[in-house]
Amino acid sequence: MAVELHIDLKNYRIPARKFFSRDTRTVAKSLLGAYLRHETPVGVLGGMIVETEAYMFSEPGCHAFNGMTNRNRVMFGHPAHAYTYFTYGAHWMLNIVTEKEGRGCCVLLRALEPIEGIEIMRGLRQKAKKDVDLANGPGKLTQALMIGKGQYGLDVLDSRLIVLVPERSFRRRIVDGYGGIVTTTRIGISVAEDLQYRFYLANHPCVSVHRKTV
DNA sequence: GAGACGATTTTCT
DNA sequence: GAAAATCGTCTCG
Repeated sequence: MAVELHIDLKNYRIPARKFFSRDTRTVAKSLLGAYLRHETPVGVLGGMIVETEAYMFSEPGCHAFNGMTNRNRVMFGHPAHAYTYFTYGAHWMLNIVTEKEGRGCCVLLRALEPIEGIEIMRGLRQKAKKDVDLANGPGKLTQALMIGKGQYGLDVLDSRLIVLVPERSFRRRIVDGYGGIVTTTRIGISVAEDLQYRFYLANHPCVSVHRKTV
């Protein structure tokens, strides 16, 4: 059942950096219902985050597990910075660094409900048959929002790429309206497959894969 | 609607 | 040189 919730930016604000320095799984869950907004030369692109995954430095699914490399170095910096990387020869992924400086944890943003700049997104994602398909996957999300190498290391509290969080009561309406939060194992990895580090809004149409809790 | 598979290039071993 | 935090297309039912 579709839930008609008017997402108004008046209900959102930029959080303190402390929001991102908490436990990565807590941050991943808390980001459901948050708003990702990218000011690009062709217009503002934005939407509500509906699906995330946590990556902890202490488990092999995480790029930081084997220490710092040139690719992942931003993960070891301050929280709330963007970690973008390229994979499968075609796709960019967008993560946000979490926990205390030096730990190497992040949250992968996997899916978004398009809200601002939908016309532009349609041009950027011509393969999408419906608007629901504009950003319902990590690779699609970055393509729809023009996120890639140029956004590596940006501070999502103070840059052209920002994350806003809903007020407490509004967030409750979002989460309840979509039937709560589902926790599952992560998608597309071949290690640490038992960890339930994926979170999404239960009945939201823009979630990439609706998988029952394992 | 679900499962199989190829594309393509960066990164690290 | 292999693997990769994916996507779109194809096939079958």
